[in-house]
This record gives sequence, structure tokens and C-alpha cells, in this order.
Amino acid sequence: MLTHAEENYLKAIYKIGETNNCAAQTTEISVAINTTTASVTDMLKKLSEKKIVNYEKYHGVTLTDEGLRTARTLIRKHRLWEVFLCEKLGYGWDECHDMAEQLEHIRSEDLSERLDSFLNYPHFDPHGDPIPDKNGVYTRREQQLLNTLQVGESGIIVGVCENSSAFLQHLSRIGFGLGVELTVVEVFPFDGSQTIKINDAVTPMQISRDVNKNIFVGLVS
Amino acid sequence: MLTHAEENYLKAIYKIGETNNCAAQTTEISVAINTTTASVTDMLKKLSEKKIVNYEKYHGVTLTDEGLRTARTLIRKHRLWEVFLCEKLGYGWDECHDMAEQLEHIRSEDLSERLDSFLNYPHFDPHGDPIPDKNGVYTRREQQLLNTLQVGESGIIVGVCENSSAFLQHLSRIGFGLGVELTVVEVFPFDGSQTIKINDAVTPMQISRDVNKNIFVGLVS
DNA sequence: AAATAAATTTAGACACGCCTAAATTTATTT
DNA sequence: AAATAAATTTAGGCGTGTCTAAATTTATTT
Repeated sequence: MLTHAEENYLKAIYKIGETNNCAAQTTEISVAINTTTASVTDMLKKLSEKKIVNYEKYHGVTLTDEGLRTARTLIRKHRLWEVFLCEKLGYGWDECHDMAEQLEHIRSEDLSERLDSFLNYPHFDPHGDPIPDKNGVYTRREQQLLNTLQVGESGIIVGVCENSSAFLQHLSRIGFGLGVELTVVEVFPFDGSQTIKINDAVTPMQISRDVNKNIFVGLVS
Repeated sequence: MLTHAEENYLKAIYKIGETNNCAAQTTEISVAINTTTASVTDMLKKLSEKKIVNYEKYHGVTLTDEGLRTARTLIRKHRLWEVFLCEKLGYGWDECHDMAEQLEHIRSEDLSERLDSFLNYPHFDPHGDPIPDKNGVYTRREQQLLNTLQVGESGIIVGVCENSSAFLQHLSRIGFGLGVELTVVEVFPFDGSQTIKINDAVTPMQISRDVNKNIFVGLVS
């Protein structure tokens, strides 16, 4: 049985490993958890003794099979709770993250299974992230970052890779949300910004690199 | 902002104060929290410094106004989550206590308000305990213990004062639950047991003191 | 290849919440 | 009122998870 802190480390290591496809470094983890690298090293030693991570001094850390299973369970719980908060309690996608961060630590035999069924087995959370099934299996979306689209290409927003409520609120304000279809009208290599038209809208708008580098789109014909 | 441990102490002190109508003693708290009296003393000092309890060495502890407010919020959250678990996720009344014990610590501006509304503003939890409104106000039930009923008197089960799942499962097995109407057929002063007939049933049954002292009934004409 | 920079680990400390054992205070007997 | 019993507190210690500052290792320059 892991503590909340240990679970948070596991999740961070999982996410870093997933995006970079390599071992998570001490500093990356410290940034994700918002703590010092010294604390991270301490914790990595403990997790390593518990056989939850493969830790090699100075060379980063990966999850063991057991760690991987636990991490996926946590992600599953987190995302199911996000669906609950948004769909059943009416929270916005920028509001549910912090609560889900707490709810994912609730311990129970089969709470996630019941929740899953209550929510009608959703496949994606309100941010478009896939929800692992009870065996930890999920299908990765076909996706690419909005800032990789060329002029004339179209996409449909399927997710984000930044969960701060400042960012999410901004997206809502400019009319961006899951499922929104858009087309790239122009690209400015100088600052990485793009002129983008939401397909249902009339006027195109200017999107900065800080925004378009954090949005995942799926391609549409 | 209080820690989970502090919140648990607060709830225990509140409950003890409510039932005994007097200051909670160190030993009582240690039993409720399942810890040593030394730990309780430590914590009481901390809570006292934070002005959450009125603590007098050797003479027990009561809640300050602020402590009282927090305790009622916790009770409210606990009971709302119990309703959610039973009504929405289909858990039995013997299963939901431990999960609610964790869920009550979830921090959020207005989660309880949203939950309350989602659940249609219930007044009682699955054990029959009243749910305080957002101002901490709730109406106490007219109730008495089943073992105080005399021969010929009838009652309707409105609650229990023991939440172990062993006890609750036993009640379910013998057909006891909230709203069940019953009549006392006979009383045995020797061991405090009673012969009781559920009004809808044909055969009366024997109820031991361990059971009838933990059941609250409302009187029916 | 040596020097510098960056990342990481170690050392030592601290708050929290818990423990056991001993000392103290209050309550109950006699 | 003195003696005993019960309740409570103090003293000292432990594991968790964090921190800062110093030492070490790895990576990058030159």
C-alpha cells in the first residue's frame, strides 16, 4: 500500500516516461511534483526498495511492471473523477483537475469500477485524455500538436498538454474546446504564431506559440 | 487549513460532545480515533494553539465556534458522500462508511454544494443520520433507543449508533433497515433482549441487547 | 584532456503524527 | 485524611516527507 506522496511520484514518473519515451530524470520529477531534487532522490531510493521503480543513481528512473500497473490505476481514477465532476456536477474543464488530484487517492476495492459504470464507461476525460480500462489498457489517440499543422491543413481539437486553469480558461474564452474543428490560415515562423479559423466561425484569429504548442489536434480530411 | 489527522480529531470531539453533552475526555478520543492517549494530548495542544478547541489540561476539551463550524462541514461532507455512494453507485449501507471517511477530506470551494444539489438535497444519510445544510444547521430526529421500548410499543427504525460493517450486515440479514416498522412483543430484563415483530412479517424474532442498544427508533402511534 | 557547468546525491535538520515508558494529577476507596 | 486506582500528561524516540547547503558525478566547453 502506497502513501499519497508515493502515488504522486509514480504518476509523475509515468507521465514523464510516456511523453519522453525514456527514463525520467530527477530534475524533471522535481519540477512536476514541485519539490527539490534532494527530496526526489530520497523518494526514489524508497520506491526502489519497494520494487516499484528501477532506479539507477545519476541515470534516471523507470517504472517496474508493478509501478506501471499502479500508475495506470491512478490515471484511470483521476480521469474518471474528472468526468464525474464535469458531467454530473457541472464543473468546467479548468476547475476539475485539483479535485480529481485528491479524489484519485481514495482507496477502495471497486470504486473505480462502479464509477466507470455509473458514467457509462467513458473513453476520454474532459480534456480529451484517454481513460485506461480496469486492466490499464487504453488506445492512444492519433494526434499532433497544433503548431505542427501547415497552412491549409485542418484539425479537430482532441486534447491539451497543459492543465493549468489559466490556460484552460483562456482556451474557453477564445472559443477553443474539445471537438472544435479549425483550419490553419497562415503561419508566422518568426514567433511561431498562427492565424487560425474555427470552421464554424467567420473571423480568423491569431494564436500565439504559447497556446498552439499545448493543443493536440486530430487530422480531418 | 487543517490536516486530515486534525480533521479526524475534530470530528471525534464533536461526536463525543454531541452524545454526552459535555467536554470530550482524552481517553474517549483515543478510543474513537484508535490511538494512544499520549498522541491525543499532543494533538489537543496543537488544536488548542490553533484556537480550534478549548482545552483545559486534565479536564477535557470542547470545540470553539470555528472548530464547531469545521466539524459540521466535515459531517455534512461525509454524509453527502454516503448518500452518493449508496444511491448513485449502489453500495450497501455497510460498505460506504470507509470510503466516505476518505472522501470527507476532499478540499474544494463548493464541492459539497454541487453534490448536495446533484443528490437533490437529501436530509438524511443512508444510516438515517441528519445531513447539516451548508450553514451547519440540521434538525435532530425524535428518536430513542430500541431497547427503551416497552412491551406493546411500536417504532420505526430511523438510525443506528454503531457503524461497523459487521453490525450493519447483521441488521440487513435479519431484515432490519431504515424505515422498517416493528413492535415489541416481549422484554427479557435478565439479558436485555427483546422479542420483536416486524410489522410486515409474520414470525417474531429474538433481538439481543448488543443489537437493540444500537438502534434508534421513532415512535409511531 | 583539462576546465567548467549542470545535474544529482549526501549530510544534517525540521515539522508532523505517532509510539512506549515514566511522571504527574485527579478521582475513588478505605 | 491517607492510600490506592484511574486518567492524563511529559519525556524521549521513530518513520515520513520535506528542506538547505555541501559534496560528488556526469556532461559540455574550450
